[in-house]
Amino acid sequence: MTKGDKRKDAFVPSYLLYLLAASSEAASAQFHARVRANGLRVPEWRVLACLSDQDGLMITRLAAYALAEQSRLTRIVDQMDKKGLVERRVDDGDRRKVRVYLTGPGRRLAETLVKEAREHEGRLLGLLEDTDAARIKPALQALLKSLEHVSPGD
Amino acid sequence: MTKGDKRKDAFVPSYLLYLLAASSEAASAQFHARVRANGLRVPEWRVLACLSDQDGLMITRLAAYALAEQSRLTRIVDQMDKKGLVERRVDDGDRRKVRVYLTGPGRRLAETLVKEAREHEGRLLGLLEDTDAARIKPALQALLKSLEHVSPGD
DNA sequence: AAATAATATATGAAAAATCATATAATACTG
DNA sequence: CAGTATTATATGATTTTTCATATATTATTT
Repeated sequence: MTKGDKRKDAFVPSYLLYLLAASSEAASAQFHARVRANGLRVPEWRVLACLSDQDGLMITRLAAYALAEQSRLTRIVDQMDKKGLVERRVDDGDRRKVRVYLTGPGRRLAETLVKEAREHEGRLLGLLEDTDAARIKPALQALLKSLEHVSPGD
Repeated sequence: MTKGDKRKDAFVPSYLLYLLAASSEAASAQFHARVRANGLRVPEWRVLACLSDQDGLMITRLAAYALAEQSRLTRIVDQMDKKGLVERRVDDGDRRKVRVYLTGPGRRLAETLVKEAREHEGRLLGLLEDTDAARIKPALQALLKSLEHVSPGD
């Protein structure tokens, strides 16, 4: 038995859900350090990025877009509000809805970080062979899209 | 302006780190429900899967393999120990090391869930076009591999 | 071999996340 | 249009997670 031969049929290292979780974590590590260097936690950065795509989202949609559970997002918005990065405004047409808007400083920080994120993404893709670099985003988008329409109980 | 035109240049939906996190979450959702139906939390399932690949891993290596921080893994092992799924044994050669082993019931549950996981993975890949299904795992493995050798500060 | 450094795990305190549900506003229905 | 259901957000209580560091063991240095 040679050195690396302990497990001939390891399940985990080639399991799709492991590969997704592990590569998400590994690929994000350096950039998330930049996020924290800017005084933000990861969910806060996600909120900034989402609002820079579409300002004034309501809490529920922002939660879905930023991959956070609703009650958690409520508290994240609380903290970002206290930091002066976003502000809440009740929707005129439907007063149940709370819309979240970037403030000036919030928008500037979002722009800075989105720029850094794009650069970081470029470096990540640069690590891959051209063929993998070209395929990874379309493959993930296809996976996401096919899952949007899967019933939760399946 | 047509219906879907609100954001012409959205950043988030085509950002690699978003695609990784979102597809990891979406792809895992159904299977993680099965995990909970078996009385386990996700990190516990990961520990079972890792130990079924390689039994007797030390805490630190198990933490890295199962994508959990060390002090958290210590507590996860505590709970799994109480449930009778794993047991701790101090390493004979180096008494700092604590090795974690599957018990009989732990191994049986691991086998059941690994089987379910393989079937679920097959269904996920079946949702994709052949070309995406064939490329997604190699692309993720390439990404992971290229990140293993990146210095943390980069 | 004593002193120091390094490694492995555990633990306390604090922060964050989750779950169920409260509160409030709007939409439906008979 | 009163009553019921639905939708949106917030909150309290509990559980997880994290961070720093304590404790224990082994390795290294002089």
